[in-house]
Amino acid sequence: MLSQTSEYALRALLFLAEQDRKKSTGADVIAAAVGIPASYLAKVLQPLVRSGVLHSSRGRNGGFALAVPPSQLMLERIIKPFDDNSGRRHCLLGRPTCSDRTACAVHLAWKSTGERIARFFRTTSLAQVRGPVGRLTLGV
Amino acid sequence: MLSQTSEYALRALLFLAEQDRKKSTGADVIAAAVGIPASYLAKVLQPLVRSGVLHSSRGRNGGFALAVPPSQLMLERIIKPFDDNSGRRHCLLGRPTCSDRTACAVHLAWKSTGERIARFFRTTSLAQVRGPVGRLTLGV
DNA sequence: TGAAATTCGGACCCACGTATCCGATTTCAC
DNA sequence: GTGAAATCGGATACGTGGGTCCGAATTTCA
Repeated sequence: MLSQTSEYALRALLFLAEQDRKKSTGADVIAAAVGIPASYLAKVLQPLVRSGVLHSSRGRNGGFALAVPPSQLMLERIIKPFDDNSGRRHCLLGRPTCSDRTACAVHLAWKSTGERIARFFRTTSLAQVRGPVGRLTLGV
Repeated sequence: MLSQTSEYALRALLFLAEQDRKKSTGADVIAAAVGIPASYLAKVLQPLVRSGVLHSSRGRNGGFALAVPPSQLMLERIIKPFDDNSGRRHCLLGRPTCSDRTACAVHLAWKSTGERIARFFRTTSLAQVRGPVGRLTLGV
């Protein structure tokens, strides 16, 4: 459903949403907490810094922090740099252009389900996502 | 959403559903019709022969044909040999086990959407999928 | 001012899905 | 029967995402 990299990004930000936004959290701390190879995490978070979702600070006590309140941060914005097949997810047959006018064979049947998926990522915020589980149950 | 291979399988079977089920259609004919590399198509359809969805005949005038009426052939059965992450699609964070009892962080928020996707593939038949478009508009 | 901590960015490696090719095997037509 | 046509099945190449590593740049603390 999501690429491995998007999954990592989502898990990392879920963790960051629980931390104090004033302080930045080191990459190794995040990696250990959510079960991501530490050497890979920097590569994952970097695009999110560029897109303005995260704020990163260098030097001692540096690290990453959310640049946006979790209640205003939609999931779509988190996964966009990685799964930017957002245009591809809407057509089951993977056609670049597939609309009501230029429909593929399965367009009509798939339409409502595809729209529902898109709506989920577009309208669900990081803050809404935290389930009733007390302690976050992330991957593994 | 679907792997490339699943996509190919779906397109090929959509084409076969339009053909006479009594006759078998050559792999090269199918490949040309739906825009799949001919040399790859055999490898794609082979697992579906083994799983009983297709019937293949060798020799002159051989080829592939549906072994199941399109109205009874659910999409899930077509993509299962390729995307058997059916167990992975239900959990956004990719946890192998993720149920109401052992929920991941996003379980509650994702649940209804994930179930809807699963239901689509489980209950939609090949026959239902053909849209109002007269001539099948497949890939490309 | 220097040393330590930390991100940044690129070079590199690996696995797997995708794709190609070719010989072996089977079947039909004559 | 014999030969042509076709699938089958495995060996092999390719490309991209996933993952590691290391040096450069930057900031803080002593």
